Amino acid sequence: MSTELRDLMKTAPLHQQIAETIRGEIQTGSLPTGSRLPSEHALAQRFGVSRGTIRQARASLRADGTIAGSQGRRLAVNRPQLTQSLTELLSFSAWTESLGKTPTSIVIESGVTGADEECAEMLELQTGSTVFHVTRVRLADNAPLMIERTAFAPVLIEPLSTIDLADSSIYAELDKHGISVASARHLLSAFAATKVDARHLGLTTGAPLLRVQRVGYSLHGEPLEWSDDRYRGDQINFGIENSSVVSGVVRRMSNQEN
Amino acid sequence: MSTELRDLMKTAPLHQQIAETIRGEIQTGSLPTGSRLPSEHALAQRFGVSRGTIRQARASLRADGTIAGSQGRRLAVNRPQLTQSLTELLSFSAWTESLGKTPTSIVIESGVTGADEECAEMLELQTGSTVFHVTRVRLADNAPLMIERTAFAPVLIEPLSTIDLADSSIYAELDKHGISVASARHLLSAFAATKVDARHLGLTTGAPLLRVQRVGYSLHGEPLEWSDDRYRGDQINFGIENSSVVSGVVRRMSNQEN
DNA sequence: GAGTGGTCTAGACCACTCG
DNA sequence: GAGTGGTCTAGACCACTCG
Repeated sequence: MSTELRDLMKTAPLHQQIAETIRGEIQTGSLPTGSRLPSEHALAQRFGVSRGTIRQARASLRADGTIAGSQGRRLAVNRPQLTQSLTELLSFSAWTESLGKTPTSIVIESGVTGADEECAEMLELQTGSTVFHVTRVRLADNAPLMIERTAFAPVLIEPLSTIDLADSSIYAELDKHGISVASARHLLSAFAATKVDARHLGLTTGAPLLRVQRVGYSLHGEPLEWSDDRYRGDQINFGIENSSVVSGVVRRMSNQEN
Repeated sequence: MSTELRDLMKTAPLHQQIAETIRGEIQTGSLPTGSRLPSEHALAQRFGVSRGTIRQARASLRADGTIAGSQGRRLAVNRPQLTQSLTELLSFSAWTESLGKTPTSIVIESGVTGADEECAEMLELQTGSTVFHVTRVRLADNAPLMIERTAFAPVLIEPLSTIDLADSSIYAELDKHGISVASARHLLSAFAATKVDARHLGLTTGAPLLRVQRVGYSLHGEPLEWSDDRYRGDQINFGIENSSVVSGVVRRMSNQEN
């Protein structure tokens, strides 16, 4: 029944605590990469729980790629993964801070405008609908890394009007209003810097930029924001980790034919 | 006990069949985006299985982001996702074919060479170890899309020597030898075309390319291949889908400082 | 053939949501 | 307070792996 464990940390469910414990053992090296995990039976005895609970814990470790295996064989510990929370991926501020650098912004332009065709399609609005538009240069330790052009859905105009766009994380501020981006779609491509891009990023026109176009959605699937972010190609890259189990990435051809 | 279902397709486990059935209903629109799924109890009755089996089916639908929800509320159907299997992501041939186009290759160079420092590190070898190197231009319907420089681990030299590199999918061929890439790491960046890149892709020097550096690993975590793929920036982009649950993507800064 | 993970059941209790 | 999903148990059978 594992009363000891249950008493220690009452909040989290058992299977989650067990998953965390195993994750910890992998991180400290007691379970090195390539080694095999104890059997489900052994783990069930060790933690004093049923096999079902162990399987739940292992499901979460499999889902994030920490372990892998197949029927009849003991599960193996994988290489450590490089993953980042969605918040860090979306928020330049959160990401920069997680690297120990100071994020700043220069607001080039902001205000309410009518949505152009592309923006309207992405935000699932009528062309010309009122959106809140912001163009910012984002810097880490005062070095310009990215230029960001974002349009926010009409429902966000009200809360956004009270935010200081220059130095705060928009996501952190929206969070306080109970609004958060639960999922997103990103489109990565290579792009030649325009004159404007180049000037703001300290590059020459035509320099290669990594372009990330993205739509952020609420928990209910409503589009909240549409953004065109252009990163200095010489400074930023994106890492993607896939296993044959989990794969959320797609290579696509641009639609300039047929 | 659901003998009908079990008899219909004996191979796949019940929970997988149920997940597929629900996926189908979402795709055909009987369960539209935003609608709520029937309760676990109702589904258990409908399919004649226990609640545990339904929960297994739903776990797989949650894992790939098809549905989402929280305790006490009925689960909601998400927007359709764009995902691609790892095979399609790795294999230019498989991907091109899935788009109804004909993949071809022009082999620029191939043969056994010594691994340079970067290659050796990626494949976890000693610098100078013998690897099999291939440089190919990849075309879809005769249009050049990508130039690919791949180094294969020593264990693959033997099987690769029998393959016709010009027109076959290396992955499909290796599969026949029982070798497959089970997971991979990708690094995406923007890159200015070199003179060589430009000539082979029909671009001007300095044109923006989408560069994908990747390492492919076997099921046991051994590196099998290291590749530097450069896509025409005007033709190819990568789509990434994330939810706050699953996220395998990371933004990184290049390591040209401290 | 022993061990192991994959599947499935039937039932219990709890926390949360909703009207 | 009824409905719903989250957690957990105890036990069963099966397919696969390994020596």
